[in-house]
Amino acid sequence: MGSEETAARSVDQVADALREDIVFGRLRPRERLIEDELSERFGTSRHVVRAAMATLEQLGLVVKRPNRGCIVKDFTVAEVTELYDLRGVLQLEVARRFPLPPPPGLEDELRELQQRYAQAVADFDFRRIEACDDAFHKVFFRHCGNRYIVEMAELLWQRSATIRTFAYGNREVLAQSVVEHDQICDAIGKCDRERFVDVSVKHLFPALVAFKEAHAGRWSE
Amino acid sequence: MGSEETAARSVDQVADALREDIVFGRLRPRERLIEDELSERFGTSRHVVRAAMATLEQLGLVVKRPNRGCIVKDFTVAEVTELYDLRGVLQLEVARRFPLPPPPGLEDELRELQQRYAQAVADFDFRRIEACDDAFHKVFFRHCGNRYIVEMAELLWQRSATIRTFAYGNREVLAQSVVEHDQICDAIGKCDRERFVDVSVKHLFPALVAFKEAHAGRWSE
DNA sequence: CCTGCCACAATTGTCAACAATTTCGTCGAT
DNA sequence: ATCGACGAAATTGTTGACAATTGTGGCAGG
Repeated sequence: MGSEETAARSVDQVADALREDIVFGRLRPRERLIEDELSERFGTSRHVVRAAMATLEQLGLVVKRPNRGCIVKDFTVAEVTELYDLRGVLQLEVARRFPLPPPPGLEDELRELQQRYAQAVADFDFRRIEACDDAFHKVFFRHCGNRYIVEMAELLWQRSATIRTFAYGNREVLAQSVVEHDQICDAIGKCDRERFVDVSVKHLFPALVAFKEAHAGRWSE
Repeated sequence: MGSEETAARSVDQVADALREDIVFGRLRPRERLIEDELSERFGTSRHVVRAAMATLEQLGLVVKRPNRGCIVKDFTVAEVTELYDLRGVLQLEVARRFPLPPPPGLEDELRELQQRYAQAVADFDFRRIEACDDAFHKVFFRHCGNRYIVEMAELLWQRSATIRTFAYGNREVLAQSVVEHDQICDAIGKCDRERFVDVSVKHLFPALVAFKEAHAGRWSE
């Protein structure tokens, strides 16, 4: 299966590899994570796998049931809706607190990230799309002036990683997100707070819509 | 040292005991948590202590430095201010979403909790004060209709546990908090959303003020 | 043929020992 | 006397093995 990293040693490396496997769909929702298998795959002991799973549980990517092991988190539509509801609340705060005009050089940095994002979308390269999107949004989180809001926003960003892939898989939605990133950059350039807040909050929800559509006809929720 | 529980077995029990020790000040900020000592104290192996510390780190009660062990989290004034800033944001959401009129029986439940809280304050019994305060506030969290807001509000509630003790230690502040709980109950009884929101958000901050006063003349922040 | 019980397999939870790292005291040189 | 290097003690990180729990298939009884 997927990525046979030569010999990851630390807990964080294992956790990160598993995080990638989950985010990019190599591990599917409800799939079991068996400690023995993983410890063999990563060439480490079960203990580090255990610790890594604790980390992933905190990130909300897996669910641990006592004495029954771990499975990849499978979101219901209700959960995702509530998750994005909260993300909206936080994004509103983040956007309201972003410094306008932005610190020197920040706008250029954003534009460059935006350009790389657009290129990644054009190439339809999931990994780069995810990386650029990640970097772009974390810029805003990190300038909100409150470390706990930063932490929460980044945590929820992680938790919604598997949901965003429903957007990454659709070229139309992706194209629209590039447009929205542009609009966000423009609003910053013009110091238009109102527009910036509006666009950056609304920018969250296409991914939610894509998820809901993908789950439209499911029996068991 | 404090509570010598006979034989705590699970990780959660150890984590909870340590949580209590930290919240009630038996373990002071910056104090080291040494795995060997704790494993001996709890009569368990170092692994469960390790896992418990991971839990506590997630709750934000301890800080783990690689290869250098754990210390009890020592908040700076800036951190506490930001923490309460975010708690304010969330409490606003929680209060806005609380169902008014409340579900049948809930008002009575709150009144009873409130009464027990008042009694605990009158007895100046820290443990009961903390327990009642905890139960009272979690009622609101759990009725906001969004499980992620619940989770985050409870997480921040835990994180601010050591800060609240600065309020618990002051009889005037405590008396005021009883009054505020009453006002909250009244606002609910009258279905006065505006007042309910206002009081329940403002209710957070006396603890912050108490903390700031206690740290007023400190050299190293 | 279906239902409940029992033994076996798969998997997680726990423990004690070993290796690697950091911390702290001591000694010697300047 | 102060500073830096060295070495021992303290502490964390990692490993393999064992115990406890849960899931599963077969078998007897209705």
